[in-house]
Amino acid sequence: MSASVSAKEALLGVISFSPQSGYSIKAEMESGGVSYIWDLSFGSIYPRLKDLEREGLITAVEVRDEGRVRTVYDLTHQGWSSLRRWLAEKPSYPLPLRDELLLRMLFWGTARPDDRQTLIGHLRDRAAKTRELLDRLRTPLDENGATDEFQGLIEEYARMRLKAELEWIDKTITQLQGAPRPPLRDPRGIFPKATERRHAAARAAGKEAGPS
Amino acid sequence: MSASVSAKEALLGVISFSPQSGYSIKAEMESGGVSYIWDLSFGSIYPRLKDLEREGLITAVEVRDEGRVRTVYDLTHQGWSSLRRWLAEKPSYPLPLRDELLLRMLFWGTARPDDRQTLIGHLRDRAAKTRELLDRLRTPLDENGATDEFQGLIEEYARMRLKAELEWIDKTITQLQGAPRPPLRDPRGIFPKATERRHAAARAAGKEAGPS
DNA sequence: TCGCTCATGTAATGCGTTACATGATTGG
DNA sequence: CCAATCATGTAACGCATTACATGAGCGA
Repeated sequence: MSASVSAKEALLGVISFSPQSGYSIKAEMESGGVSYIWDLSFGSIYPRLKDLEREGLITAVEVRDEGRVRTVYDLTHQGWSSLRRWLAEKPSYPLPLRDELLLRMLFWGTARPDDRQTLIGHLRDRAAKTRELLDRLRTPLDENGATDEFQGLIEEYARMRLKAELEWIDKTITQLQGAPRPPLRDPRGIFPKATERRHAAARAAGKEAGPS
Repeated sequence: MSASVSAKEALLGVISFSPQSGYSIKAEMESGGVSYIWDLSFGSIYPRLKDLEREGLITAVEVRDEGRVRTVYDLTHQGWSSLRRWLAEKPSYPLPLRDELLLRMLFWGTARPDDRQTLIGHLRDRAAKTRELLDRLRTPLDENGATDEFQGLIEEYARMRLKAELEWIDKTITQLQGAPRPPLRDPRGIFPKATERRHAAARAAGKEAGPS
């Protein structure tokens, strides 16, 4: 139902800010406002730009700028309408928490029940990186960076999200430093069973290896 | 540096909860606790399970359960250790806001400056889906669902995130219903320039088409 | 018996990353 | 002059999705 994003839309969008080369698009993806929301590697940027040019959505101009030569792309009329149409399309709902740390945490109780320290380490690393991002958000690297009303709202969202995450991490670490707590709900006893299954698998493997 | 997730880890994790078939794994991915964090289609589940079996990380047992035949997988000792090792690996930091709605919003000012209503529609749709999720989180579909300490912490995180998102959407819609605001920062005047570029492209295209 | 859910699978396809290759320019 | 940055590109590869195919039980 709802449409997804291919690299092309992101490229059109970034170029809509100002005419740009593939190289500078990559820079924006790494440190500009887009960097919080999307990313692309050179391996997709350059071929996709060629595609967009062939499709007539952007035009290329070779620019000799202080010795250096860059290929600067700008939107054509078709490019602008294409971007406009895409913006109107219903965005697809994202996996709300797609996150490797949370995925690991989800399985922690079955596979690493007693090792709470490693998880605390993961959480601390996460908090450090998140704090970095928050700082960057407060004092953007790029003093030429522009922010319109919409981007301002997004920045507000980002600040809120990141701060909330830090608070949650704090509370979580505090709890993890305390004593392990029993399951909140376990009608079928799967958690004790998991422990048992793990032990059984270990015994079976030990037996198979045979007594040395 | 930090390792990423392939389907295999997620599969090992889900099986760690209890021995399962490919079909029931898919069900968990769609409505269980994992559904907030990860997803997989049949197209990856079945082939990956075969791989894991060949690698000796899981074992398959044909189960005749009330007429129906299912292939139930469980972790081997090697599967458990493999899962254990993966949990210890440092998770990679995710794009903090990877989100199609936010990506569109980022470009709104350059390409759809005056159409605030469509964006409000996007935001309302988002809020509706998010409210659904929040409800599901409060009253899980699966009455047999189990929640251990770690999963409880994740649920807390999810609740916090979703509630915060709803609040932000409310505030944002309110602001968008008001008058447009000028850019917060625009040292190089890129936003007025973008409007001008868009108009110029339209004029050029009109001219090219020729006067009718 | 007809359609739905359960259940498993495969082939084509899409899409993006990684790794590699190349070369000009600039600053120390 | 040498290393880093600017700048553009391509080929191989990984990995997951989509679409398709198949078949057995179940409930009306």
